[in-house]
Amino acid sequence: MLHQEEELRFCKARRAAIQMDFGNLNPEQQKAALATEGPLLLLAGAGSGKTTVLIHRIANLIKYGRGADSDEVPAWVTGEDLAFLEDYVANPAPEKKERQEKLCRLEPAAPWSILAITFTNKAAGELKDRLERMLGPEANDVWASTFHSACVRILRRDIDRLGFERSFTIYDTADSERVVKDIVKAFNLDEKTFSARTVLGYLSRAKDAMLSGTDYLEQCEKGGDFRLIKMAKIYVEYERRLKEANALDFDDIILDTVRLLREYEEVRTYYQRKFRYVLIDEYQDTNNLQYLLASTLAGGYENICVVGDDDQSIYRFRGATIENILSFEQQYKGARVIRLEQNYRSTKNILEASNAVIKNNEGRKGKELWTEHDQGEKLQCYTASNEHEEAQYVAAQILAGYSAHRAWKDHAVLYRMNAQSNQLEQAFKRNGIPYRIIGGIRFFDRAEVKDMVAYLSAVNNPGDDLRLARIINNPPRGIGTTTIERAQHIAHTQGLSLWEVVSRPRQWEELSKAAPKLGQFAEMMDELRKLSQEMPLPDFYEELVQRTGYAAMLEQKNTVEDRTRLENVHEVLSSIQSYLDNAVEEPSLAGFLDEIALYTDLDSHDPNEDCVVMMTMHSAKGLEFPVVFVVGVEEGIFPGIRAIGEPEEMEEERRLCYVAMTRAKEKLYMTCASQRMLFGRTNSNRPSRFLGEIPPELVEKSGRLPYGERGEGERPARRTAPVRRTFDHGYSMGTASAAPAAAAGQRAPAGDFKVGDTVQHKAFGGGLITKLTPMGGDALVEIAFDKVGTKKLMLKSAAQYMKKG
DNA sequence: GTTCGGCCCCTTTTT
DNA sequence: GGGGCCGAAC
Repeated sequence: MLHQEEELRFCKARRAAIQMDFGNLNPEQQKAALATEGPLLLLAGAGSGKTTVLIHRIANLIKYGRGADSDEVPAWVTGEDLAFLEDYVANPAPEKKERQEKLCRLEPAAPWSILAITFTNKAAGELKDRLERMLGPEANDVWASTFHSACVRILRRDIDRLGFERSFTIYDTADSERVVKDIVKAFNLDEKTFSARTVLGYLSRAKDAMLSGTDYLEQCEKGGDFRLIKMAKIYVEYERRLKEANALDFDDIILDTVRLLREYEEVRTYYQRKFRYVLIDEYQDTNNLQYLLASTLAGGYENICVVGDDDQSIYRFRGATIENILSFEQQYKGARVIRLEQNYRSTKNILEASNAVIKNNEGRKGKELWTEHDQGEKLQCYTASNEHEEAQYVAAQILAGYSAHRAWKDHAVLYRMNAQSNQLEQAFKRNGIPYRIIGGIRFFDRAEVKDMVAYLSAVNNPGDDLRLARIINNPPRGIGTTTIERAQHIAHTQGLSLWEVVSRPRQWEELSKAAPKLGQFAEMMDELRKLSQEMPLPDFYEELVQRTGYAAMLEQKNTVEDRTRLENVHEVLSSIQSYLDNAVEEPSLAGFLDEIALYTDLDSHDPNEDCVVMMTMHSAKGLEFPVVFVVGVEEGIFPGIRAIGEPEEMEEERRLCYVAMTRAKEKLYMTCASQRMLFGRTNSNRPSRFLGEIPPELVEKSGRLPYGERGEGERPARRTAPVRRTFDHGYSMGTASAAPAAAAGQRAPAGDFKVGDTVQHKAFGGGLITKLTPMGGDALVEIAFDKVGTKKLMLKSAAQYMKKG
């Protein structure tokens, strides 16, 4: 036994000794790795080494438990131990390590008692890999996963309590949309006011508020809003159908887990005891449900560590609330807060530029990243005349980089929306640049792959009406829409699943004509189900491809597309194989289906493959590249048209810009085009306000018409200029409220045009103003020109080239 | 029942 | 520019 004074010394030495294991971390990072007990808010700026901290923190938990964060001294510690440890701190040596570790250990955490939630499966995988390298195979027992996969794991164990079968199916967004569309049709509602996306948005919000269909209906009926009541009725029916199909959508996965934990004490207690330490990454992107889930799971020990950066919150549109991170300290009184503000990723110029942009946001906790890195190169801002040229510029810069010393994979191109990738792709193809697109149409979104997955789902879960309907006549088996509709009708009215009807067609008059064909189909499915029990998954899959006649159908058609489709169908086998190779638990068909349901394209990205990577700015979160191109930095695109005039949306766009810029380590390009064809329409966009927010001294401008210069000039004969290249590029006008009048001062007033005016435009000739939408300090005019058709122009810039009459 | 062509719509970001 | 949906033709 030690005296009190000795105990204090022991704890101090213990902490110091443990800390020495983390000597490669900076002091703040060390604090974060060692503050194991109680609630902790870790505000980690972009590139501040957050993942490294998380890994070391987990390593610390497993190795030393709460040794670094406790004033408890085990009774067996002797004075000699104390002396040893103090000596170790002063003179560490390898041969002392073993005893040091033994002395510093205080209830080390079992790997399975640590829950680490990350944003993507890929991040979870990386976490595991790095842990494994550090700690060996036991690291595999750490629960490192996304919210969704963790919840699925929990639900597979106990969802039967909520009245679902454990073999439940996961519906992806497309599936959910299908269900909603069917309901809207069945209810005879207008498909525009009740578009699947809109409806699902409402359902999602209702679920986030933990409202069931009936709860929501009740609430809407009180409000008396006709449209909302319909919405709630759709929800009730949607809920019913998914239950019937034994299916859960993405929101349900979280919601039902929260329900399960709340309603069943044994389940709750089980997990609360199990998870001694809970870590949540990307906390700024969690929604209310995820917050509830996290705090419930951590409710036992309250050792909850959340990591996030309010400036990088970019998922508001899907219910993420920055409030979670802003109010963490209120939720958990006595929570510790640690800020990581040193950036290890980017050059000074990149960092200063990013800081300057994000500073324009109001609702932030406020922080300024700094770095010890050099100033680095200036940002390159290029203005192209159109999206074509923009893409060519990017390609040329990459080629130049490659022939200098860079690898292809050092370059990333980031855009606001997937639709922008097309031109870039073509430019890369033309120039022989290897590239890879992340996102967009995922492998598992391809029709033929979905078909195969639908077969597998239908085999796995006979109640899955949606998937069954998809494949029942695919390949064609002479089971037409009339038959299917009849069967669905019977199923609905009698409370049966579609399968139950289809497999016993003779019970119903209406189906007698189709009965033989249905019978054949049902027989095939029964056989497949039997085979799925008996055969290894890969063999079974091949059998399925053959027996369903799907392969035969494609082989027979044998067009170029069908060959690709067939390849894709076979390619599913590789996914199955890689699932088997990596499966943590006993592999099964159900397990495979889970994995692909929660799989994103990003997860498949192999950072070692030497390719230029293209993706949306959203997908780029958490990644870094030596050279980054942010393209399409134009008003109306980035920030998107929907954000203009909406302060909150605008702040989110700005955060997205911050995220995009801070991906770059060495070199950052930002490009815009004065004209852009998007969705089959040509628009003229001014350079984004975000460009205007970057201090000019950090930037090198280039391009045919560098932004910030006047296009008209005194020399009309810039040879490259097409007639229409006469639009305004005074980007100061981009700033929403302040500048428009000033910038427009020196030119024709934009004032007195209105809808119905006929105008004469220098380039486009005569036309009629059909629409005028105020926008920022400017307005979007739609003019139906006599000769060149309807065009959308920004009024301020158009005004100088046209007059009334 | 199936297939094909045209029309119409829509265009943010994702687990 | 592209995908989904509908109606018409085979």
